[in-house]
Amino acid sequence: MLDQKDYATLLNDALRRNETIVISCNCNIRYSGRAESLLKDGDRLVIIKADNALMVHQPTGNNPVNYMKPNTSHNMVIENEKLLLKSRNLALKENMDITINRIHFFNSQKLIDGKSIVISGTESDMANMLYENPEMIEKGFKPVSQEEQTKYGFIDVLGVDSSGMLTVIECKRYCADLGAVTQLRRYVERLMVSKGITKVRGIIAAPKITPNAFKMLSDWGYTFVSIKPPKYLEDFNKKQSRLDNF
Amino acid sequence: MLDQKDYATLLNDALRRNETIVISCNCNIRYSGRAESLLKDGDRLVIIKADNALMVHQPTGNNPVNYMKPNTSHNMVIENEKLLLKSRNLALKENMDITINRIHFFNSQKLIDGKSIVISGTESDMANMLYENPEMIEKGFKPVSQEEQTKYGFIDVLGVDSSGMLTVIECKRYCADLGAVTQLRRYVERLMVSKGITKVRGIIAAPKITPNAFKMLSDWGYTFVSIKPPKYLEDFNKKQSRLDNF
DNA sequence: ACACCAAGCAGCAAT
DNA sequence: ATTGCTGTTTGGTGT
Repeated sequence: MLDQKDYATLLNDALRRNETIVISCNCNIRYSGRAESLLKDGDRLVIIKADNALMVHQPTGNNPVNYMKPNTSHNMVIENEKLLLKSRNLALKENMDITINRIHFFNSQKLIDGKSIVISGTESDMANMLYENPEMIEKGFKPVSQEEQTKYGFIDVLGVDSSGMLTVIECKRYCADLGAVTQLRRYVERLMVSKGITKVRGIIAAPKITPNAFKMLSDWGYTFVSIKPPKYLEDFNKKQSRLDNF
Repeated sequence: MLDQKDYATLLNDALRRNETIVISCNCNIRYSGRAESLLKDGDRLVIIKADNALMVHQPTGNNPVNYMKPNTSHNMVIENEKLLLKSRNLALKENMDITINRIHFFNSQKLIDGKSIVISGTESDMANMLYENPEMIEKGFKPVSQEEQTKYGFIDVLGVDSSGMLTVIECKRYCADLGAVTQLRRYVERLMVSKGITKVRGIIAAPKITPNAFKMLSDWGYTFVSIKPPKYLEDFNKKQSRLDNF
């Protein structure tokens, strides 16, 4: 059975070696920085990674209840006969104190992982699809640029319609909301000013749009085109149909 | 030394008991759902919580590289002589397969935590502060409602200035950006329509504002007031001064 | 470094 | 369930 001093030594050594540390414990937590927070006694998982990022997880929920960003310094001390993990990030002016009542288990070890995740089906993939297949927007639409992130905002697809009118397309992977419409409006207005023209078309390309957003869109003379993002659920549906056959 | 079948049994039993499970392993991951993702072999921490949420953490970074939401079903099987954790969420049409090459360590146990975190220093706290101390906006400003979430959008603070003009205040905890200005503009326009009046003032209350956002704000005749969110860094500064004294 | 924006955003409240 | 919006948002890209 390890005592408090053993745990303090274990943890501080593991930190020095940049190991990945997992502590299951009963603790309370105080955070101060961009906001202030307090969390009373309970069982949690405390994880410290090789880059000195720290996360505290309660037994339910996807997100950490408390965390510190990478490059935080951590130090385990004994204070008032309890283990106290002091985490300090001077650069971000954040600090956290975890007072540990009891350790359920402790593990630390070097993890090696050089791989990066590859994701597809993002909004950018959707813009690519429309650029490659402009007829999905409407007949005669010709894209002139894609992911124009510099001059007039971050326009997903910019093009010219069959009548030669400049057209801005804003893509959304999901249901377009009010924010999407105001975003589109901003791009259209900027383009009108910078090009010195009085009419620019605006199109929202998304699988669907909320009623309020559609009303605002129509009020401003913009249009909506229903487009599904590429690869969306494709793999799942393939798998499902295979399961169904079985 | 446990073999694959032992681990499969261990995990499936732990899942049945709704324990919190931590697996350190070398694995690769395939996800399909709202997007598609692929992550090749590497060392990671896999966590499954009592509510059947799952997270996969690489050895660096705050965020999980892959995850499944609560209420996902998990099942460990042996396939092609390897451990395979199949996670399925039929309701969300998401699935994940984690192929495990080697388990470094495994732990599971019941965690008990009934406490909720208490946070202060949020945007809502900022709105409260302005409601209680309207002179922080300007002399003669009188708030009439706070967090008006129903009638005209989600206005942080609504009030009347010294000349009796209706005024919308949009709070931001940090630097206000273009999105904050378009948000404010939406509220002002909605109010003008719904109240049938031609002039409504708009104010952004934030510690600072980006140049572009300030230009757009001015162009639209709105104003900026520099306000810091309450309690921001207060506790840290207190601590720091104590440390400095020491 | 700052500005701007997407995210498998998440989580929350109100409709 | 959908809509709208905050977040200790995070993370990426371009200027």
